[in-house]
Amino acid sequence: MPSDKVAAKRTAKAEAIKAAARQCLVERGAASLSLREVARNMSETSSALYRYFPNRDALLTALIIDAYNDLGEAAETSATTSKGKPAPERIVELASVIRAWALTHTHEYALIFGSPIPNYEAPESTILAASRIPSALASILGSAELRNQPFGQHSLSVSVLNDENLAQLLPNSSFDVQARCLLVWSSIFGLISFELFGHFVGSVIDADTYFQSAVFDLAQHLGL
Amino acid sequence: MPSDKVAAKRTAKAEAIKAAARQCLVERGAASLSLREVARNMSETSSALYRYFPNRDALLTALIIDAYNDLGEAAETSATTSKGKPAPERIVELASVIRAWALTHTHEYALIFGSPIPNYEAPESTILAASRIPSALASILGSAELRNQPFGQHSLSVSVLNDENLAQLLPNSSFDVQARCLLVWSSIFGLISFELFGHFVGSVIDADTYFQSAVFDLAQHLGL
DNA sequence: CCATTTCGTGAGCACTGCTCTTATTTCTTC
DNA sequence: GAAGAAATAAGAGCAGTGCTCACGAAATGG
Repeated sequence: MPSDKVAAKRTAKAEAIKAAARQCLVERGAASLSLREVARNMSETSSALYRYFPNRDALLTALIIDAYNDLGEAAETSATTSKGKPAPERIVELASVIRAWALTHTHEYALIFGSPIPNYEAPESTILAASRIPSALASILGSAELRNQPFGQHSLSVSVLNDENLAQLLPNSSFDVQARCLLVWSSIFGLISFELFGHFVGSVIDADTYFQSAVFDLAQHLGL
Repeated sequence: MPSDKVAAKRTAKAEAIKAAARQCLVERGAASLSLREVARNMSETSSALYRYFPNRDALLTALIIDAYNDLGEAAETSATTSKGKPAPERIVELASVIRAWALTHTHEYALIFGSPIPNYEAPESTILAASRIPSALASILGSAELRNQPFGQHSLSVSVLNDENLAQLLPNSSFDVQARCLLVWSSIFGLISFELFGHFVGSVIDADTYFQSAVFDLAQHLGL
Protein backbone atom coordinates (compact mmCIF):
# COMPACT_ATOMS: atom_id res chain seq x y z
CA MET A 1 0.00 0.00 0.00
CA PRO A 2 1.63 3.21 -1.13
CA SER A 3 1.71 6.11 1.27
CA ASP A 4 0.26 9.50 0.45
CA LYS A 5 3.63 10.95 -0.40
CA VAL A 6 4.54 8.43 -3.03
CA ALA A 7 1.03 8.62 -4.45
CA ALA A 8 1.36 12.39 -4.76
CA LYS A 9 4.70 12.02 -6.44
CA ARG A 10 3.21 9.52 -8.82
CA THR A 11 0.34 11.76 -9.86
CA ALA A 12 2.69 14.71 -10.12
CA LYS A 13 4.84 12.85 -12.60
CA ALA A 14 1.81 11.56 -14.46
CA GLU A 15 0.71 15.17 -14.73
CA ALA A 16 4.11 16.16 -16.07
CA ILE A 17 3.87 13.44 -18.68
CA LYS A 18 0.44 14.65 -19.73
CA ALA A 19 1.75 18.19 -20.01
CA ALA A 20 4.60 17.05 -22.23
CA ALA A 21 2.16 15.00 -24.27
CA ARG A 22 -0.08 18.02 -24.70
CA GLN A 23 2.93 19.90 -25.98
CA CYS A 24 3.57 17.17 -28.52
CA LEU A 25 -0.09 17.24 -29.40
CA VAL A 26 -0.09 20.84 -30.57
CA GLU A 27 3.01 20.18 -32.66
CA ARG A 28 2.22 16.90 -34.35
CA GLY A 29 -1.43 16.08 -33.80
CA ALA A 30 -3.09 13.25 -31.97
CA ALA A 31 -2.70 10.39 -34.41
CA SER A 32 1.05 10.71 -34.58
CA LEU A 33 1.60 11.32 -30.90
CA SER A 34 4.61 9.26 -29.99
CA LEU A 35 5.42 8.04 -26.51
CA ARG A 36 9.08 8.04 -27.38
CA GLU A 37 8.97 11.67 -28.37
CA VAL A 38 7.14 12.60 -25.20
CA ALA A 39 9.85 10.82 -23.26
CA ARG A 40 12.56 12.55 -25.26
CA ASN A 41 11.06 15.94 -24.47
CA MET A 42 11.26 15.03 -20.81
CA SER A 43 14.80 13.65 -21.14
CA GLU A 44 13.73 10.22 -20.10
CA THR A 45 13.45 6.79 -21.62
CA SER A 46 10.23 5.74 -23.20
CA SER A 47 9.93 2.64 -21.11
CA ALA A 48 9.80 4.78 -17.98
CA LEU A 49 6.48 6.22 -19.09
CA TYR A 50 4.95 2.77 -19.02
CA ARG A 51 5.11 2.91 -15.23
CA TYR A 52 2.49 5.63 -15.36
CA PHE A 53 0.39 4.75 -18.38
CA PRO A 54 -0.04 1.14 -19.46
CA ASN A 55 -0.04 2.12 -23.13
CA ARG A 56 -0.47 4.92 -25.56
CA ASP A 57 -4.23 4.71 -25.55
CA ALA A 58 -4.32 5.17 -21.80
CA LEU A 59 -2.34 8.37 -22.12
CA LEU A 60 -4.70 9.56 -24.82
CA THR A 61 -7.66 8.69 -22.66
CA ALA A 62 -6.22 10.76 -19.84
CA LEU A 63 -5.75 13.67 -22.22
CA ILE A 64 -9.31 13.27 -23.44
CA ILE A 65 -10.71 13.36 -19.92
CA ASP A 66 -8.64 16.42 -19.12
CA ALA A 67 -9.88 18.10 -22.27
CA TYR A 68 -13.48 17.34 -21.41
CA ASN A 69 -13.01 18.73 -17.94
CA ASP A 70 -11.17 21.80 -19.14
CA LEU A 71 -13.85 22.65 -21.66
CA GLY A 72 -16.59 21.62 -19.25
CA GLU A 73 -15.27 23.94 -16.59
CA ALA A 74 -15.09 26.83 -19.02
CA ALA A 75 -18.67 26.13 -20.06
CA GLU A 76 -19.85 25.93 -16.47
CA THR A 77 -18.29 29.21 -15.43
CA SER A 78 -19.78 30.89 -18.47
CA ALA A 79 -23.22 29.59 -17.55
CA THR A 80 -22.94 30.71 -13.94
CA THR A 81 -21.47 34.14 -14.57
CA SER A 82 -24.12 34.93 -17.16
CA LYS A 83 -26.97 34.36 -14.76
CA GLY A 84 -29.57 37.10 -14.93
CA LYS A 85 -28.94 37.97 -18.55
CA PRO A 86 -31.55 37.06 -21.17
CA ALA A 87 -31.34 33.44 -22.29
CA PRO A 88 -30.39 34.00 -25.95
CA GLU A 89 -27.49 36.15 -24.88
CA ARG A 90 -26.39 33.49 -22.41
CA ILE A 91 -26.48 30.81 -25.08
CA VAL A 92 -24.46 32.88 -27.52
CA GLU A 93 -21.99 33.59 -24.77
CA LEU A 94 -21.68 29.93 -23.81
CA ALA A 95 -21.30 28.83 -27.40
CA SER A 96 -18.66 31.49 -27.97
CA VAL A 97 -16.72 30.26 -24.97
CA ILE A 98 -16.81 26.75 -26.37
CA ARG A 99 -15.70 27.98 -29.76
CA ALA A 100 -12.91 30.08 -28.28
CA TRP A 101 -11.66 27.04 -26.41
CA ALA A 102 -11.84 24.99 -29.59
CA LEU A 103 -9.83 27.58 -31.50
CA THR A 104 -7.09 27.71 -28.89
CA HIS A 105 -7.07 23.96 -28.28
CA THR A 106 -7.49 22.69 -31.82
CA HIS A 107 -5.97 19.28 -31.33
CA GLU A 108 -7.65 18.65 -28.03
CA TYR A 109 -10.96 19.60 -29.61
CA ALA A 110 -10.28 17.19 -32.45
CA LEU A 111 -9.44 14.58 -29.85
CA ILE A 112 -12.84 14.74 -28.23
CA PHE A 113 -15.13 15.86 -31.04
CA GLY A 114 -13.36 14.60 -34.12
CA SER A 115 -13.19 11.07 -35.37
CA PRO A 116 -12.63 8.69 -32.51
CA ILE A 117 -9.24 7.05 -32.22
CA PRO A 118 -9.27 3.63 -33.89
CA ASN A 119 -9.80 0.69 -31.58
CA TYR A 120 -10.56 3.16 -28.86
CA GLU A 121 -13.59 2.56 -26.70
CA ALA A 122 -14.54 5.42 -24.40
CA PRO A 123 -14.29 4.14 -20.84
CA GLU A 124 -16.98 4.92 -18.32
CA SER A 125 -14.79 7.53 -16.69
CA THR A 126 -14.90 9.84 -19.69
CA ILE A 127 -18.67 9.98 -19.77
CA LEU A 128 -18.91 11.90 -16.52
CA ALA A 129 -16.42 14.50 -17.69
CA ALA A 130 -18.09 14.70 -21.08
CA SER A 131 -21.50 15.39 -19.62
CA ARG A 132 -20.39 18.65 -18.05
CA ILE A 133 -20.64 20.46 -21.36
CA PRO A 134 -24.26 19.63 -22.19
CA SER A 135 -25.09 20.18 -18.54
CA ALA A 136 -23.93 23.76 -18.79
CA LEU A 137 -26.19 24.33 -21.77
CA ALA A 138 -29.06 22.62 -20.02
CA SER A 139 -28.64 24.80 -16.96
CA ILE A 140 -29.43 27.76 -19.14
CA LEU A 141 -32.22 26.18 -21.12
CA GLY A 142 -33.83 24.58 -18.08
CA SER A 143 -34.78 27.93 -16.66
CA ALA A 144 -36.23 29.30 -19.88
CA GLU A 145 -39.56 29.07 -21.59
CA LEU A 146 -38.97 26.98 -24.67
CA ARG A 147 -41.05 26.47 -27.73
CA ASN A 148 -43.21 23.43 -27.27
CA GLN A 149 -44.31 22.85 -30.83
CA PRO A 150 -44.06 19.35 -32.24
CA PHE A 151 -40.53 18.31 -33.13
CA GLY A 152 -40.68 17.00 -36.64
CA GLN A 153 -43.96 16.27 -38.34
CA HIS A 154 -45.52 14.76 -35.26
CA SER A 155 -44.43 14.89 -31.65
CA LEU A 156 -41.85 12.30 -30.74
CA SER A 157 -43.06 9.09 -29.18
CA VAL A 158 -41.73 7.83 -25.88
CA SER A 159 -39.13 5.44 -27.22
CA VAL A 160 -37.07 7.89 -29.23
CA LEU A 161 -35.23 9.71 -26.47
CA ASN A 162 -33.95 8.43 -23.16
CA ASP A 163 -36.03 10.30 -20.63
CA GLU A 164 -34.22 8.83 -17.63
CA ASN A 165 -31.12 10.60 -18.79
CA LEU A 166 -32.52 13.78 -20.25
CA ALA A 167 -34.97 14.55 -17.48
CA GLN A 168 -32.03 15.08 -15.16
CA LEU A 169 -30.74 17.81 -17.41
CA LEU A 170 -34.05 19.30 -18.48
CA PRO A 171 -36.69 18.51 -15.86
CA ASN A 172 -40.34 19.09 -16.64
CA SER A 173 -39.64 19.29 -20.34
CA SER A 174 -41.59 17.63 -23.08
CA PHE A 175 -39.88 15.29 -25.52
CA ASP A 176 -40.18 17.99 -28.13
CA VAL A 177 -38.25 20.47 -26.04
CA GLN A 178 -35.62 17.90 -25.14
CA ALA A 179 -35.23 16.97 -28.75
CA ARG A 180 -34.82 20.57 -29.84
CA CYS A 181 -32.19 21.18 -27.17
CA LEU A 182 -30.23 18.18 -28.39
CA LEU A 183 -30.48 19.54 -31.89
CA VAL A 184 -29.16 22.94 -30.88
CA TRP A 185 -26.38 21.32 -28.91
CA SER A 186 -25.19 19.21 -31.83
CA SER A 187 -25.65 22.12 -34.22
CA ILE A 188 -23.29 24.27 -32.20
CA PHE A 189 -20.64 21.62 -32.48
CA GLY A 190 -21.45 21.13 -36.13
CA LEU A 191 -20.70 24.80 -36.69
CA ILE A 192 -17.46 24.68 -34.74
CA SER A 193 -16.30 21.45 -36.36
CA PHE A 194 -17.04 22.72 -39.84
CA GLU A 195 -15.08 25.87 -39.17
CA LEU A 196 -12.17 24.09 -37.53
CA PHE A 197 -11.94 21.27 -40.05
CA GLY A 198 -12.10 23.58 -43.03
CA HIS A 199 -15.55 22.94 -44.44
CA PHE A 200 -16.48 26.61 -44.35
CA VAL A 201 -13.41 27.70 -46.30
CA GLY A 202 -14.55 29.72 -49.27
CA SER A 203 -18.01 30.36 -47.89
CA VAL A 204 -17.60 32.07 -44.57
CA ILE A 205 -15.27 35.02 -44.33
CA ASP A 206 -15.96 36.48 -40.91
CA ALA A 207 -16.32 33.29 -38.94
CA ASP A 208 -16.58 35.18 -35.69
CA THR A 209 -19.75 37.10 -36.40
CA TYR A 210 -21.21 34.32 -38.51
CA PHE A 211 -20.95 31.97 -35.55
CA GLN A 212 -22.57 34.39 -33.14
CA SER A 213 -25.41 35.09 -35.53
CA ALA A 214 -25.91 31.41 -36.18
CA VAL A 215 -26.14 30.58 -32.51
CA PHE A 216 -28.55 33.45 -31.99
CA ASP A 217 -30.62 32.05 -34.82
CA LEU A 218 -30.58 28.65 -33.17
CA ALA A 219 -31.70 30.20 -29.89
CA GLN A 220 -34.58 31.79 -31.70
CA HIS A 221 -35.43 28.39 -33.07
CA LEU A 222 -35.76 27.19 -29.50
CA GLY A 223 -38.42 29.85 -28.97
CA LEU A 224 -36.27 32.29 -27.06
CA MET B 1 5.30 9.00 -72.92
CA PRO B 2 3.18 6.07 -71.80
CA SER B 3 0.69 4.67 -74.24
CA ASP B 4 -3.01 4.36 -73.51
CA LYS B 5 -2.75 0.71 -72.66
CA VAL B 6 -0.11 1.10 -70.01
CA ALA B 7 -1.91 4.13 -68.63
CA ALA B 8 -5.10 2.12 -68.32
CA LYS B 9 -3.24 -0.67 -66.60
CA ARG B 10 -1.73 1.84 -64.25
CA THR B 11 -5.03 3.33 -63.22
CA ALA B 12 -6.54 -0.13 -62.94
CA LYS B 13 -3.89 -1.17 -60.50
CA ALA B 14 -4.14 2.11 -58.61
CA GLU B 15 -7.84 1.40 -58.34
CA ALA B 16 -7.12 -2.08 -57.01
CA ILE B 17 -4.80 -0.61 -54.41
CA LYS B 18 -7.48 1.84 -53.33
CA ALA B 19 -9.98 -0.98 -53.05
CA ALA B 20 -7.61 -2.98 -50.86
CA ALA B 21 -6.93 0.11 -48.80
CA ARG B 22 -10.65 0.68 -48.31
CA GLN B 23 -10.88 -2.87 -47.07
CA CYS B 24 -8.14 -2.20 -44.55
CA LEU B 25 -9.90 1.01 -43.62
CA VAL B 26 -13.06 -0.69 -42.45
CA GLU B 27 -11.01 -3.13 -40.39
CA ARG B 28 -8.47 -0.90 -38.68
CA GLY B 29 -9.47 2.71 -39.23
CA ALA B 30 -7.76 5.51 -41.05
CA ALA B 31 -5.02 6.50 -38.65
CA SER B 32 -3.55 3.02 -38.49
CA LEU B 33 -3.87 2.30 -42.17
CA SER B 34 -0.64 0.61 -43.14
CA LEU B 35 0.76 0.48 -46.63
CA ARG B 36 2.49 -2.76 -45.78
CA GLU B 37 -0.77 -4.37 -44.78
CA VAL B 38 -2.47 -3.17 -47.93
CA ALA B 39 0.36 -4.72 -49.91
CA ARG B 40 0.11 -7.93 -47.91
CA ASN B 41 -3.60 -8.19 -48.66
CA MET B 42 -2.73 -7.92 -52.34
CA SER B 43 0.13 -10.42 -52.06
CA GLU B 44 2.67 -7.84 -53.08
CA THR B 45 5.57 -6.00 -51.58
CA SER B 46 5.02 -2.65 -49.97
CA SER B 47 7.61 -0.96 -52.11
CA ALA B 48 5.61 -1.79 -55.22
CA LEU B 49 2.82 0.45 -54.05
CA TYR B 50 5.13 3.44 -54.11
CA ARG B 51 5.03 3.28 -57.90
CA TYR B 52 1.39 4.31 -57.74
CA PHE B 53 1.23 6.56 -54.70
CA PRO B 54 4.22 8.61 -53.66
CA ASN B 55 3.42 8.13 -49.99
CA ARG B 56 0.74 7.16 -47.52
CA ASP B 57 -0.86 10.59 -47.51
CA ALA B 58 -1.33 10.48 -51.25
CA LEU B 59 -3.22 7.22 -50.94
CA LEU B 60 -5.35 8.73 -48.21
CA THR B 61 -6.02 11.77 -50.34
CA ALA B 62 -7.18 9.54 -53.16
CA LEU B 63 -9.51 7.73 -50.77
CA ILE B 64 -10.83 11.06 -49.52
CA ILE B 65 -11.62 12.27 -53.01
CA ASP B 66 -13.33 8.99 -53.82
CA ALA B 67 -15.37 9.26 -50.65
CA TYR B 68 -16.43 12.81 -51.46
CA ASN B 69 -17.46 11.75 -54.94
CA ASP B 70 -19.26 8.68 -53.74
CA LEU B 71 -21.26 10.59 -51.18
CA GLY B 72 -21.70 13.51 -53.56
CA GLU B 73 -23.14 11.26 -56.21
CA ALA B 74 -25.56 9.70 -53.75
CA ALA B 75 -26.64 13.17 -52.68
CA GLU B 76 -27.08 14.33 -56.24
CA THR B 77 -29.22 11.41 -57.29
CA SER B 78 -31.36 11.88 -54.21
CA ALA B 79 -31.89 15.52 -55.09
CA THR B 80 -32.78 14.79 -58.69
CA THR B 81 -35.10 11.84 -58.07
CA SER B 82 -37.02 13.75 -55.42
CA LYS B 83 -37.92 16.55 -57.78
CA GLY B 84 -41.55 17.52 -57.55
CA LYS B 85 -41.97 16.53 -53.94
CA PRO B 86 -42.38 19.23 -51.30
CA ALA B 87 -39.10 20.77 -50.21
CA PRO B 88 -39.10 19.64 -46.55
CA GLU B 89 -39.61 16.07 -47.66
CA ARG B 90 -36.79 16.40 -50.16
CA ILE B 91 -34.43 17.74 -47.52
CA VAL B 92 -35.27 14.96 -45.10
CA GLU B 93 -34.72 12.46 -47.87
CA LEU B 94 -31.38 13.96 -48.86
CA ALA B 95 -30.20 14.12 -45.27
CA SER B 96 -31.26 10.53 -44.72
CA VAL B 97 -29.28 9.44 -47.76
CA ILE B 98 -26.23 11.19 -46.38
CA ARG B 99 -26.74 9.59 -42.99
CA ALA B 100 -27.25 6.15 -44.50
CA TRP B 101 -24.02 6.53 -46.42
CA ALA B 102 -22.27 7.63 -43.25
CA LEU B 103 -23.55 4.62 -41.34
CA THR B 104 -22.39 2.18 -43.99
CA HIS B 105 -19.10 3.96 -44.63
CA THR B 106 -18.16 4.91 -41.09
CA HIS B 107 -14.43 5.20 -41.62
CA GLU B 108 -14.72 7.00 -44.91
CA TYR B 109 -17.11 9.45 -43.29
CA ALA B 110 -14.63 9.98 -40.46
CA LEU B 111 -11.98 10.52 -43.09
CA ILE B 112 -13.75 13.44 -44.67
CA PHE B 113 -15.80 14.91 -41.83
CA GLY B 114 -13.82 13.91 -38.76
CA SER B 115 -10.61 15.44 -37.56
CA PRO B 116 -8.28 16.09 -40.45
CA ILE B 117 -5.23 13.90 -40.80
CA PRO B 118 -2.19 15.51 -39.14
CA ASN B 119 0.13 17.33 -41.48
CA TYR B 120 -2.43 16.87 -44.17
CA GLU B 121 -3.39 19.84 -46.30
CA ALA B 122 -6.38 19.34 -48.57
CA PRO B 123 -5.19 19.78 -52.14
CA GLU B 124 -7.19 21.79 -54.61
CA SER B 125 -8.48 18.65 -56.26
CA THR B 126 -10.52 17.63 -53.22
CA ILE B 127 -12.44 20.88 -53.11
CA LEU B 128 -14.28 20.19 -56.34
CA ALA B 129 -15.38 16.75 -55.16
CA ALA B 130 -16.31 18.11 -51.76
CA SER B 131 -18.57 20.78 -53.16
CA ARG B 132 -20.92 18.27 -54.74
CA ILE B 133 -22.60 17.60 -51.41
CA PRO B 134 -23.59 21.17 -50.52
CA SER B 135 -24.52 21.67 -54.16
CA ALA B 136 -27.11 18.93 -53.89
CA LEU B 137 -28.65 20.61 -50.88
CA ALA B 138 -28.54 23.97 -52.60
CA SER B 139 -30.29 22.58 -55.65
CA ILE B 140 -33.25 21.85 -53.42
CA LEU B 141 -33.17 25.03 -51.42
CA GLY B 142 -32.58 27.22 -54.44
CA SER B 143 -35.99 26.46 -55.83
CA ALA B 144 -37.86 27.06 -52.59
CA GLU B 145 -39.23 30.06 -50.83
CA LEU B 146 -37.07 30.54 -47.78
CA ARG B 147 -37.59 32.58 -44.70
CA ASN B 148 -35.94 35.95 -45.13
CA GLN B 149 -35.91 37.16 -41.56
CA PRO B 150 -32.69 38.60 -40.19
CA PHE B 151 -30.08 35.99 -39.37
CA GLY B 152 -28.96 36.73 -35.85
CA GLN B 153 -29.87 39.95 -34.10
CA HIS B 154 -29.34 42.06 -37.18
CA SER B 155 -28.97 41.08 -40.79
CA LEU B 156 -25.48 40.07 -41.79
CA SER B 157 -23.27 42.67 -43.35
CA VAL B 158 -21.55 42.13 -46.68
CA SER B 159 -18.20 40.98 -45.38
CA VAL B 160 -19.34 37.98 -43.39
CA LEU B 161 -20.08 35.52 -46.16
CA ASN B 162 -18.40 35.05 -49.51
CA ASP B 163 -21.07 36.00 -51.99
CA GLU B 164 -18.97 35.11 -55.02
CA ASN B 165 -19.01 31.54 -53.91
CA LEU B 166 -22.46 31.24 -52.38
CA ALA B 167 -24.34 33.04 -55.13
CA GLN B 168 -23.43 30.22 -57.48
CA LEU B 169 -25.18 27.77 -55.22
CA LEU B 170 -28.04 29.96 -54.10
CA PRO B 171 -28.65 32.67 -56.68
CA ASN B 172 -30.92 35.58 -55.84
CA SER B 173 -30.71 34.85 -52.14
CA SER B 174 -30.15 37.34 -49.39
CA PHE B 175 -27.24 36.93 -47.01
CA ASP B 176 -29.71 35.88 -44.36
CA VAL B 177 -31.01 33.01 -46.46
CA GLN B 178 -27.49 31.97 -47.43
CA ALA B 179 -26.44 32.02 -43.82
CA ARG B 180 -29.39 29.94 -42.72
CA CYS B 181 -28.70 27.36 -45.40
CA LEU B 182 -25.12 27.07 -44.25
CA LEU B 183 -26.37 26.61 -40.73
CA VAL B 184 -28.74 23.82 -41.74
CA TRP B 185 -26.02 22.19 -43.76
CA SER B 186 -23.55 22.13 -40.88
CA SER B 187 -26.30 21.11 -38.46
CA ILE B 188 -27.08 18.01 -40.49
CA PHE B 189 -23.47 16.97 -40.26
CA GLY B 190 -23.39 17.88 -36.61
CA LEU B 191 -26.24 15.46 -36.03
CA ILE B 192 -24.62 12.68 -38.02
CA SER B 193 -21.21 13.20 -36.45
CA PHE B 194 -22.63 13.22 -32.94
CA GLU B 195 -24.47 10.00 -33.61
CA LEU B 196 -21.54 8.31 -35.30
CA PHE B 197 -18.92 9.43 -32.82
CA GLY B 198 -20.98 8.44 -29.81
CA HIS B 199 -22.04 11.76 -28.36
CA PHE B 200 -25.71 10.83 -28.40
CA VAL B 201 -25.18 7.61 -26.48
CA GLY B 202 -27.46 7.60 -23.48
CA SER B 203 -29.69 10.36 -24.80
CA VAL B 204 -31.04 9.21 -28.13
CA ILE B 205 -32.53 5.74 -28.39
CA ASP B 206 -34.18 5.68 -31.78
CA ALA B 207 -31.57 7.53 -33.77
CA ASP B 208 -33.39 6.89 -37.00
CA THR B 209 -36.59 8.75 -36.23
CA TYR B 210 -34.81 11.33 -34.13
CA PHE B 211 -32.68 12.26 -37.10
CA GLN B 212 -35.60 12.53 -39.47
CA SER B 213 -37.55 14.67 -37.03
CA ALA B 214 -34.55 16.87 -36.41
CA VAL B 215 -33.98 17.50 -40.09
CA PHE B 216 -37.66 18.25 -40.53
CA ASP B 217 -37.37 20.71 -37.69
CA LEU B 218 -34.39 22.32 -39.38
CA ALA B 219 -36.34 22.57 -42.62
CA GLN B 220 -39.10 24.34 -40.76
CA HIS B 221 -36.50 26.69 -39.40
CA LEU B 222 -35.66 27.60 -42.98
CA GLY B 223 -39.28 28.64 -43.43
CA LEU B 224 -40.42 25.60 -45.38
C1' DC C 1 20.13 -0.44 8.84
C1' DC C 2 18.06 -3.52 6.05
C1' DA C 3 14.10 -5.47 3.33
C1' DT C 4 10.72 -4.24 0.22
C1' DT C 5 8.66 -1.73 -2.82
C1' DT C 6 9.06 1.57 -6.49
C1' DC C 7 11.40 3.39 -10.24
C1' DG C 8 14.54 4.28 -14.42
C1' DT C 9 17.49 1.89 -17.92
C1' DG C 10 18.73 -0.35 -22.04
C1' DA C 11 18.39 -4.16 -24.90
C1' DG C 12 15.30 -6.32 -27.87
C1' DC C 13 11.01 -7.81 -30.76
C1' DA C 14 7.78 -6.87 -34.23
C1' DC C 15 5.95 -3.40 -36.64
C1' DT C 16 5.75 1.02 -39.55
C1' DG C 17 6.91 4.55 -43.78
C1' DC C 18 10.06 5.08 -47.08
C1' DT C 19 14.42 4.63 -50.24
C1' DC C 20 17.46 2.52 -53.22
C1' DT C 21 19.59 -1.04 -55.90
C1' DT C 22 18.83 -5.06 -58.34
C1' DA C 23 16.14 -8.19 -61.12
C1' DT C 24 12.07 -9.07 -63.99
C1' DT C 25 8.44 -8.32 -66.75
C1' DT C 26 6.08 -5.72 -70.37
C1' DC C 27 5.83 -2.77 -74.19
C1' DT C 28 7.79 -0.68 -78.51
C1' DT C 29 10.23 -0.62 -82.54
C1' DC C 30 12.78 -2.46 -85.99
C1' DG D 1 10.00 -12.44 -83.81
C1' DA D 2 14.27 -10.32 -81.61
C1' DA D 3 16.58 -6.36 -79.55
C1' DG D 4 16.20 -2.28 -76.93
C1' DA D 5 13.67 0.66 -73.84
C1' DA D 6 10.49 1.56 -70.41
C1' DA D 7 7.76 0.41 -66.68
C1' DT D 8 7.38 -2.56 -62.78
C1' DA D 9 8.27 -5.76 -58.88
C1' DA D 10 11.49 -7.57 -55.22
C1' DG D 11 14.35 -7.32 -51.42
C1' DA D 12 17.51 -5.35 -48.36
C1' DG D 13 18.02 -1.68 -45.38
C1' DC D 14 17.35 2.75 -42.44
C1' DA D 15 15.08 5.22 -38.96
C1' DG D 16 11.26 5.43 -36.48
C1' DT D 17 7.27 3.36 -33.58
C1' DG D 18 4.66 0.66 -29.39
C1' DC D 19 5.67 -2.35 -26.05
C1' DT D 20 8.09 -6.05 -22.91
C1' DC D 21 11.37 -7.58 -19.79
C1' DA D 22 15.34 -8.44 -16.97
C1' DC D 23 18.41 -5.77 -14.63
C1' DG D 24 20.36 -2.36 -11.37
C1' DA D 25 19.36 2.15 -8.62
C1' DA D 26 16.82 4.61 -5.52
C1' DA D 27 13.54 5.76 -2.23
C1' DT D 28 10.47 4.08 1.54
C1' DG D 29 9.07 2.05 5.82
C1' DG D 30 9.80 -1.01 9.58
